[in-house]
Amino acid sequence: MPATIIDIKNRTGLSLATISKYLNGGNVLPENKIKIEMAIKELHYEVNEIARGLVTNKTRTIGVSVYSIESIFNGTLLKYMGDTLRKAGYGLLICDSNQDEETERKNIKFLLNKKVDGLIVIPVEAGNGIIELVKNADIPLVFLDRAAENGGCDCVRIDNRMAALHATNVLIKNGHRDIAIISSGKEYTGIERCKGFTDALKNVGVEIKEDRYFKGIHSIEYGYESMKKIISMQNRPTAVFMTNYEITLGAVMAVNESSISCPEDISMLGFDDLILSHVTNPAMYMVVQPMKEMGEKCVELLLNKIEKKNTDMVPVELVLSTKLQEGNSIKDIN
Amino acid sequence: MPATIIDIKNRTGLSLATISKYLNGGNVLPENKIKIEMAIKELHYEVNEIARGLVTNKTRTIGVSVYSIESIFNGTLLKYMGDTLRKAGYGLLICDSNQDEETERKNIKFLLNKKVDGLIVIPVEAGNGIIELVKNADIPLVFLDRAAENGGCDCVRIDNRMAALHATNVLIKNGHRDIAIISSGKEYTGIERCKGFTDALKNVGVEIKEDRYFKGIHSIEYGYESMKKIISMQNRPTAVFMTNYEITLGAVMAVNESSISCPEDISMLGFDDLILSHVTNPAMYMVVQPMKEMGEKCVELLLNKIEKKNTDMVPVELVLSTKLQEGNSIKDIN
DNA sequence: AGTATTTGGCGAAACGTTTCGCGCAATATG
DNA sequence: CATATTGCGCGAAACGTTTCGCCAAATACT
Repeated sequence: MPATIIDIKNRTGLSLATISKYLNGGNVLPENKIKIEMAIKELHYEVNEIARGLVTNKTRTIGVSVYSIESIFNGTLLKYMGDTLRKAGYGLLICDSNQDEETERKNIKFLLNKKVDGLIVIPVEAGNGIIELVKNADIPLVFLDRAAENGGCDCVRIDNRMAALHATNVLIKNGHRDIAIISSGKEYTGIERCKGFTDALKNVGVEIKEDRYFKGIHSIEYGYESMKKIISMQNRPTAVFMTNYEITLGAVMAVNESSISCPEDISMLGFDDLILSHVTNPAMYMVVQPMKEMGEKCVELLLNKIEKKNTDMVPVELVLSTKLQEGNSIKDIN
Repeated sequence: MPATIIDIKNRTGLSLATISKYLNGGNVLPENKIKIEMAIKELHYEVNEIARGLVTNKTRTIGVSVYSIESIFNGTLLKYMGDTLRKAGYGLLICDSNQDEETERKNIKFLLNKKVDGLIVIPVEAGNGIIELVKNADIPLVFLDRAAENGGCDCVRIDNRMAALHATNVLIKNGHRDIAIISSGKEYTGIERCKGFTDALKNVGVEIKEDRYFKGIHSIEYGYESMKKIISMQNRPTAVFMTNYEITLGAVMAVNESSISCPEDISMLGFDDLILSHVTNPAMYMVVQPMKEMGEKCVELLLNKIEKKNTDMVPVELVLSTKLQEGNSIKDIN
């Protein structure tokens, strides 16, 4: 039903090749240009991207696999990624892994089968298996937020270890020495942030007891349960560091439901999301990631690879810096 | 580089037609079936969906336009929609309108150009212009959450007016008569919820003064600013009804930053999102929408239309019911 | 002026599927 | 036993583009 390039051919008397050349920005005589443009307007012609894709082997679509689309964190990243991609004329095929690596594998296969031109993955854990999966599809792959552990692939992320170290230093400066950490224990960022936490305390000669480490999964529930346990400890730590958005959320819930209050009875330091820090009472002291930059840089990197502007094959690892959002959730106990 | 159906043909000696028949579930002799399956395995053959799409005029991809992908509300809907679609073998092409109708138009054109098999729209305002836009593409269109004002199209939503009425009744039952409402004034749901609010008060013979109506835009900022104004009123209302997630968030922020507290000085009733009600202190009393059902039903409806199981052309309007999530943000002033 | 180069245009092949219509053999029907 | 029906397979056309190689005309050089 919709007009095809053949209708344009019949209307203008020109050949398919010439019209195609026009459509792709080639040189065409001014008079022919006008003819084609008129025909296009009259027939409401639009290029059929599917047919084009078949011959060019490009779909102008990029695939995104995200560990959970429910999280504001990822929603915000997707927003910036989408904006940047749409400006470049690309579409965004999104799959939600729902925190499950098996689903993630299936989704990536699905995206490859859809012939996406490139792939951005915010992986459930470290993205090592994924590299293999994408290898023979021969399309660029960029990891976002969570990089593959053993490197060797393009990624955009923050320096998790240093960010955690600096954040922990704030607690230390406020006199805290007995600090608990609630973190995810399996995926890349959680592991790195744990290391940074330990580093900071080691730097001031403090060794943290094993029962202060809560290394579980990246979820509201885990944050909630862990904070409950911390609250009920007889020798409760003076402060808690929560290493991601969901865990922070859960921990805040637990404190709100309890009889203790922050920062009088316990100091809190969270991670991710500017909004949360305002909604909670008191305002949460937080580590904030440069979401906009992460989303944008990640897409730019991928598009460069796709359009072969970046010919060298060395993997690009873009490490962005974080900020500390001040709040009132930390008590000075010096 | 990847194997094609022609490689399978050469390997098995069968014709393209037969192999295609096998791939699409047609009847093939058992011995040939085995031959084909072996060839597929050995060559790692996978159907090229682009080529298939060119001839079938189907992409097994559906487009989603959402007014803001940053909102948890939409993220949650997208999650359930994505799950249901993936199970049916469909992909999800997502565009973010960023609260802008012009962007929304562009995005929908873009999605149509991508030849999606169907369209789900969570519109910026009422989706009236969108119907025109999609009409001659001849693909099914389902509105989610916010329906076109003058009906006549498929949609899945809640009964906004009744939900607001029931919610307001809770405030009334607790003795409140001077209630403010912060709502979006342009888009469908905000308008309906405002009506329900007015209905409930009229039912008990109360006429609300004009300065109690805050009809602005659906944003955190508007919720925040409006609540600030309410707080600083000399004749402050005893309760506030916030009619969506973002506005609720903003209002909570404003109260937290102020010197008054909830529910002692002001009662609050919010809308959307189970998590927020736990994070705030005190727990927010809220209207909760059946997100999972909304996302799933919406996809089911669309897929039925696409696969023509639903042959009758009457528009389906699916109205789901809401729940009230109890909290401690309402003071009984009877 | 004569040759070399550039410019714009064309026909045809290619991309990887599905599907239509036909034919043959095997089975079912009367 | 003759005829109708079914099951399975095949060749070829179609889907709507892009692109390759070639050609003619126009322009640029010496």
